[in-house]
Amino acid sequence: METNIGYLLSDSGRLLRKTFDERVRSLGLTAVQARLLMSLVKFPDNNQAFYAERIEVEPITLTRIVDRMEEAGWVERVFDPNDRRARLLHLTDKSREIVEPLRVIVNALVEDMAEGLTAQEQDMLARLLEKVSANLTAEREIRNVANG
Amino acid sequence: METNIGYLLSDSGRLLRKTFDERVRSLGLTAVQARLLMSLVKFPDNNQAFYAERIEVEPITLTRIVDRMEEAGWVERVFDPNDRRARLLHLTDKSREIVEPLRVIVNALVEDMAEGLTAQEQDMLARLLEKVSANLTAEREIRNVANG
DNA sequence: TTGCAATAATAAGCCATGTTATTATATGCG
DNA sequence: CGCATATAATAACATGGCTTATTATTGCAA
Repeated sequence: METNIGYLLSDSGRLLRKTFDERVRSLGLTAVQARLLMSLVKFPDNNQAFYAERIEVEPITLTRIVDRMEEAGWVERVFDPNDRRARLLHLTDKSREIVEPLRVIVNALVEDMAEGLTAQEQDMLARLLEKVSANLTAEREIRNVANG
Repeated sequence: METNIGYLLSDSGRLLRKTFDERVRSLGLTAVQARLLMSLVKFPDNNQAFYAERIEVEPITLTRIVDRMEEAGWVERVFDPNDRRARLLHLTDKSREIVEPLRVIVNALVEDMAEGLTAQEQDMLARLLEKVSANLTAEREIRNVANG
């Protein structure tokens, strides 16, 4: 085993997040904030639990991301008229202005990371990563059932 | 584009770290602590800068990982007789005892994550991840040079 | 040889992430 | 209806990760 495939996956994921972070910083966002913003554009007017699921973080993690974004004026929390427990997230004028530049950055990053890979290789990479994720998710579910 | 390949990579890396973390917790370690310990076994008696490079974190990050591990009795900081700036890291009796169980956990995780993938697919995954990492690293270096 | 740049470690301060626990509200079932 | 369970959000606390800055030491070069 030359390079452990586990370390490779862990490290390349971190490197990607870091690179993304550096690029979106020019807009005043962090990586996960940018991601949440893209999700807000694509699926508007949902509650926090929905977005936590979308960007694959725990609800408490999303709460604190939103805390900072609200403070910086990127999002608004709005009471859900149909569920008094919930808060819906809305874009602001300020954030609507950076949607397009952000899209440009995202597309460029995906292009850069995949440079030199054929379309087939990119599909293959996606397929293999999905398989690995599915394996790990399945394992976690088994363990959760076992432990109650 | 169904699932963005960037998010896929970022998320699967995080999921892997989380799963690893849950498993090594039975030994009293966190994921990155376990990884440092494996590195200590493989390349004994080096200074902190060396291990920071090995596990791909910044020196300050390693400092605090070592702080906690030293406090918990997993490693010792030893003054380097040849360089008064440096501290060498040593295993302890306590940590030597968990090296074997840890190895078992690491091997099992790599096996689980790659379940259902042929040897060729695993090689392919490694190759593609290395390519992506190289692309991102190259981009960062260009940007660093450009910015001074 | 002296003086300056590079290196090793760390501190301060920020953001992200998680587990566990708490509060408020919904919902479903008997 | 009334209660048990589930869900939405968050607080408290811990770890990991980074940037920037500081201190001590080393090593090279004029």
